[in-house]
Amino acid sequence: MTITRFAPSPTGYLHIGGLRTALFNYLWARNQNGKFRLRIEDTDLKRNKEEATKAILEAFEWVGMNWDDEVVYQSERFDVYKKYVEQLLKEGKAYKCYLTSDELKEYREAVQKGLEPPFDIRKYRDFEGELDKDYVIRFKAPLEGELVLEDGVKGRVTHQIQPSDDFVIARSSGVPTYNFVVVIDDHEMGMTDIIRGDDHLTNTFKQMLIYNAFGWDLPKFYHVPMIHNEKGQKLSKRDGAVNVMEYKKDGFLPEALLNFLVRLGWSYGDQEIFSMEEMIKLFNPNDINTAPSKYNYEKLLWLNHHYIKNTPNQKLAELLKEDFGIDIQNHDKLEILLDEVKDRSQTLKEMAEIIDNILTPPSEYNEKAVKKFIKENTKEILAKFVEFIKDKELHLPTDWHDVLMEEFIPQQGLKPKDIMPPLRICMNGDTKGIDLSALLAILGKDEVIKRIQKFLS
RNA sequence: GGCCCCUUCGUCUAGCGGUUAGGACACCGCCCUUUCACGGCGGCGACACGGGUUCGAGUCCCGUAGGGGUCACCA
Repeated sequence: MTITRFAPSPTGYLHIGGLRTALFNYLWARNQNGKFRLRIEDTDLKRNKEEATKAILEAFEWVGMNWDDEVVYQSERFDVYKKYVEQLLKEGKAYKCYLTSDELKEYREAVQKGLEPPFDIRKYRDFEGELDKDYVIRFKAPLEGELVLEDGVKGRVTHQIQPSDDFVIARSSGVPTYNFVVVIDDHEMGMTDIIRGDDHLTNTFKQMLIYNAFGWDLPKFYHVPMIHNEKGQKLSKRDGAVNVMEYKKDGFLPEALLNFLVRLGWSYGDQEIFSMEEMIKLFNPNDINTAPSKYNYEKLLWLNHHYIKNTPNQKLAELLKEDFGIDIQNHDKLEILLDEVKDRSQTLKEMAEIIDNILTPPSEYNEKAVKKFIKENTKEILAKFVEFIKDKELHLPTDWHDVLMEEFIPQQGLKPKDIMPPLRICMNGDTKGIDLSALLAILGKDEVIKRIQKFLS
């Protein structure tokens, strides 16, 4: 059975790069009728936040990605890791390293500047006996050789073993490190396919060494290229709206966000729109691209607009109430209103603003519009119109359309622009907006008259 | 700097030795329309560069350039 996972560290919210990785793993597991599991990588107790874990799970809930089995917390598994560290120690596959943190700092700085290392990091590799000072435990990698990874995305990638492959597997506090526990957990959780960002590519070789040391089978790896920011760099928390839950606040639909993300680095011919069912059916990690992609907000907006237009009005009304405090669920012209507003909103937030603008009487009138359309006889015409409709039954947009176009305008010898733009100004303060007949129908005759009279006074 | 990865329109991408290099977003124009949108039609616009291999290269190989990732007692 195919088992995949998403394994975030709870240092903050879930960001969209992580969500895409999770989505790929989720889709592949569902495609294969396998399992998709969640693991919280909280071995670094200093940085671990309970709140962050909650936020991550909340984001999963919002987008509707459900996971299988219990969530695994690494912080609850220290005993397990300890056992494996001791095993390696006993088998001579790991060793105590007494290098001080100052020495290591010096080493690190030199290496990152591109200088020759000041000493051999493997100094204590063959050291016999014990020293009475703090130590970390390092993995004893082979001294030379080549590792070959058959990556599902990148193809064959090779790595020459180097001194730094003697990496720390347990801190002086005894807490094991990432590259070690990942292997233990992935193995014990039965992972068969690991889809993750290609920033992990170098980690993978360290992890392969651990798999080898325990004699475990390697899962299939897929290293997916990063999502880049505008500057072409790895997306980071400084890059604006990367928190998944921000999208909810901004009025995005989760299906739009997922559809957007699945097309970053993956495609199926020319198809742009994918329902969750289609994604599950069509997704295959072998089809993931090799090149990084850039985040394209305009396309997300387009997709969101598409999904808004295809969402039932009752559902939209629900979301508008929950997320934006716009309560129109019991409005008698709900369908007309939302049909009109949907076409001109890319987000729920925009919908909320437009609806609010329609339903709230104008507090001011656009100066330019007034100057252009309100002539000396306009007020007279509007007053006549009020009289004209006073005793009529007007409900649907077609009623309003007819009373204007078939009756009032021809009978008064007017042109449409003598009355229609002014009516808009009376209703909403401006000449732009939804279809006028629809607008009048939504507001209803009493409100229409009220707003005209307000303007006249 | 070492190691590794990457390179088709501005952006997301199709392409898997022979294509007028296709689609989508954005942008521009036209049509529809009593406004604004929606929608329809059309336009602009790309194989980083240089060598090979081949009858033939966006597709294969090698360089160059550019970009990115990574080198922690973080994950």
